[in-house]
Amino acid sequence: MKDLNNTAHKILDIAEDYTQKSGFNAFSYKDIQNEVGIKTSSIHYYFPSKNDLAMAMTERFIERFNIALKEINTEKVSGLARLETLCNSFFKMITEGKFCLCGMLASDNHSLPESVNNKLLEFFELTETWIMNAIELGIEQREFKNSIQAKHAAAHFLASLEGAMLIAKAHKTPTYLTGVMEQALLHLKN
Amino acid sequence: MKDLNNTAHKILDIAEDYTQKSGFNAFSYKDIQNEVGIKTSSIHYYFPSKNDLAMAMTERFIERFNIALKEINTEKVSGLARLETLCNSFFKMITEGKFCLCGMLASDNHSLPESVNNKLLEFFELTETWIMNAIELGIEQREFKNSIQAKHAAAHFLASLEGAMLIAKAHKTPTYLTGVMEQALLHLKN
DNA sequence: ATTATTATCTACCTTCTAGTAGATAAAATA
DNA sequence: TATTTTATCTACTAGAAGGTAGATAATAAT
Repeated sequence: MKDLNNTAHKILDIAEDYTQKSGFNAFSYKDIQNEVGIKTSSIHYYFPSKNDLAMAMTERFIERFNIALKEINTEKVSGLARLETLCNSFFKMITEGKFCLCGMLASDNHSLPESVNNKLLEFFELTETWIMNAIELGIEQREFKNSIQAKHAAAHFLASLEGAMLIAKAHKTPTYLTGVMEQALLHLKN
Repeated sequence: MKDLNNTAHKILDIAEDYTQKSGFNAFSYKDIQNEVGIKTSSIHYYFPSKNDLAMAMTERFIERFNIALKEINTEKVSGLARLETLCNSFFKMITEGKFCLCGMLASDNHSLPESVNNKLLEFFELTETWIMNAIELGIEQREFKNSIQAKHAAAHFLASLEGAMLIAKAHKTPTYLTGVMEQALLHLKN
């Protein structure tokens, strides 16, 4: 991952932006060329095939996302506050016209290699586990109902967020997302 | 809608299948040619542009979906049973390797005209209202908690289903979906 | 019987896409 | 100093995509 230089990172930045806004098949090497200022052939030098680009982009995203989750854990000591912070980051994404990168790739699934799909699974499992831990913490702290089965509730919570983002995309306003997020948190609260 | 002949319907059948399985940009007129047995130029005769095809496909889907929802209402008189039936139809979709057509189109959003997006909104609102009515019925019948705010709960319910399907696509097994569906129903139950 | 419509075909066009080959210059290494 | 590696370029290819033009045959309407 860290063996990527500035140019490679810039390429990934643009690819990531396009993917989150419109999908992995919505841009070409030419689009990147126009934005980075190097020719498509030079982009092939860094990422020989578009699948290589997909893989590098996904790996970098997950690595950063994982760090961000850990940072939330050091900053917020309450389960509820942790989940709220996660929700806020999703909300911010939508206001920027973006979708969860891995959610988008999951829907572009068919045109991506198995290796990328495995990374997506890694992302969903990682995030679900993090949510589960936040819920367990919230239960201990009596913020959340102790009747909750943290593992199942976490899967439901994540699915709600991803689905709400999808529907919010059509609505073109982030308010839909806020409504669902509030509802998801309400289900957990005591 | 009903001014479509057999060939037009066959074209839409194939387009719908491709879209649900892989997305609207994952197939070309040539793919349809191979499956229907008429040349791409003849497909253009029915649907001059791919946007026209998208619109016709979406309209037909929503019309049929609406009928299916009404049928559930005549067959099932309990709110819970209605929601379970809806969940089952989503489950069936996933076992067939398909995604909700409108959910998929929502993620392909960027390459579709505004008119199709408006149809998607129609779909989400239609479905959400149907779910809301089922929840209200369930509350009256004391199957569901009467503390529930049907409108918000319906948005949450639909978002969970769409999101669970997205994540289930990556998992490549429908069990993920079942877990989330159970959890979504559990939140409503008394 | 003539005309218009429907449904199909062949042949073509333009643009885009991912990817390759090979030249070149600068920078790092031996 | 000589060589190798890095990073970029120009120029190209093969294929696919969406779409158009115009011919043709069958069917329906006047």
